[in-house]
Amino acid sequence: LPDAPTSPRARYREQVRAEILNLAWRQIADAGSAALSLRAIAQQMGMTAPALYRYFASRDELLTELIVGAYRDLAETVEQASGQAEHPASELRDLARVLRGWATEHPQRYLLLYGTPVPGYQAPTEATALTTRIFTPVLKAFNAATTTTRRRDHTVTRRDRGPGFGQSVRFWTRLHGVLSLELAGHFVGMDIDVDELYDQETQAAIGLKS
Amino acid sequence: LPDAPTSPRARYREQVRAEILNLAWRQIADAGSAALSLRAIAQQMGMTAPALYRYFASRDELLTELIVGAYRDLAETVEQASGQAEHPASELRDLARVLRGWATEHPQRYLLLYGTPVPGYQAPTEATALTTRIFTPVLKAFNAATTTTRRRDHTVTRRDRGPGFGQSVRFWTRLHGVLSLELAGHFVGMDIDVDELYDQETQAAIGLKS
DNA sequence: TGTACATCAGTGAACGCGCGTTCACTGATGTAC
DNA sequence: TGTACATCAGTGAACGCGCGTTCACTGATGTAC
Repeated sequence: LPDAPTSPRARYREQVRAEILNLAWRQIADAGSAALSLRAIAQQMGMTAPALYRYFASRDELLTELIVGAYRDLAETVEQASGQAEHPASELRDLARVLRGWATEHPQRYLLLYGTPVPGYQAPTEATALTTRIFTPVLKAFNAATTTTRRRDHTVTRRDRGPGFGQSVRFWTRLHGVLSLELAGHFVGMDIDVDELYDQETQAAIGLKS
Repeated sequence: LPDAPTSPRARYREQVRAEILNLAWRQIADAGSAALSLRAIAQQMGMTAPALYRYFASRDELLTELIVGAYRDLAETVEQASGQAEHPASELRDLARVLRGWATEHPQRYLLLYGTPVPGYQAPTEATALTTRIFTPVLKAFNAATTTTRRRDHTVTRRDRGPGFGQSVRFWTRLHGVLSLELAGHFVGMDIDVDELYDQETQAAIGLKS
């Protein structure tokens, strides 16, 4: 992270930037990324819309900043939960729990990253690196779990991606399957215990053999 | 289905209605449901926008018709693949295959039903009945598979929902996990063989014990 | 078969809305001598 | 310490856009006698 800004002006600038991002998140939380509006943000700040162009070059740049910020936040959250447990299995349990916590805390943030893509919007190149960072702890844990058995795991990928890759992908798709349907409200009225469902899927995914 | 319309006027009416729905789908396929625009549809038909109000009361009603139509189409597709196979396992394989075919054929149609919900839009009551219809064949197959073992399956739901319910839900979430990430483009650049991944998940879900 | 009337698809103008973005500007804050 | 200048946050007016929806209307198609 860069040093904290020194001059009063720079500090003020950072503060206003933060408030813009904050209000932008509130809009997205309310009505999804399509509702992101510079004019509405300016209004809520008691400013006029053109003033925001001192802080962001365009609406798209603001959206990019939000997305990258969300990726970064998830990456940090996941990394913090990594390397804490004694066994790969309990580590994976921790990672799954932390992921669901992050997702349910701000549903629209999760959906912004993994939901229906914004039409016409091109993900920034930075995103792929962050995706890797998020994926790595899971991969490491499965790697550790599979190395002992000395088996190869290349069924799910065209080239060999090392042990644990296939299981990691399936771990991810299973958790995402439950999460995305939950966040989109598709379990409502079906009398499903999502906690229990998520736990079952976590356990089953941890037990995957290559 | 109601009888085919008799009078020329009624036939013409049906034809125009169909063309509107058709163009609406094309818009959604291009840029998602947010891009659905009455004015754009009218323009493509060489008509003025107010003329569409002869056929649909509002934009929302048109969207509802599209959603219900998609649900109905999926229900029919799934039902056609149901009751064909000899064993529950091969039946479930068929259902999974048919689902993926339907989803990949028109990605935005699948995402319209199971992707990030349209903010502020309330799903029609008809939708829940259709969701049940779509879910039933899977439930039946798991039901048939589990009845022989005489075991109860109520871990995933608060009340007992009969044998096979939990497995059916997990069958659904796993396939959706792969499908939604695939359709949203999240496997791009990861060198994943999605066919293989989907098959693996299908097989694993079929093997679920209660 | 021909006339009078009813139905109804589609038009054109208009309303009011919100959006992103540009541009020349004012006035306050910071900097250099 | 005081003055002259540079920097820069924010304004206000405007542009051009597309949207859903309403309303009084025209003119063609269908129906009843």
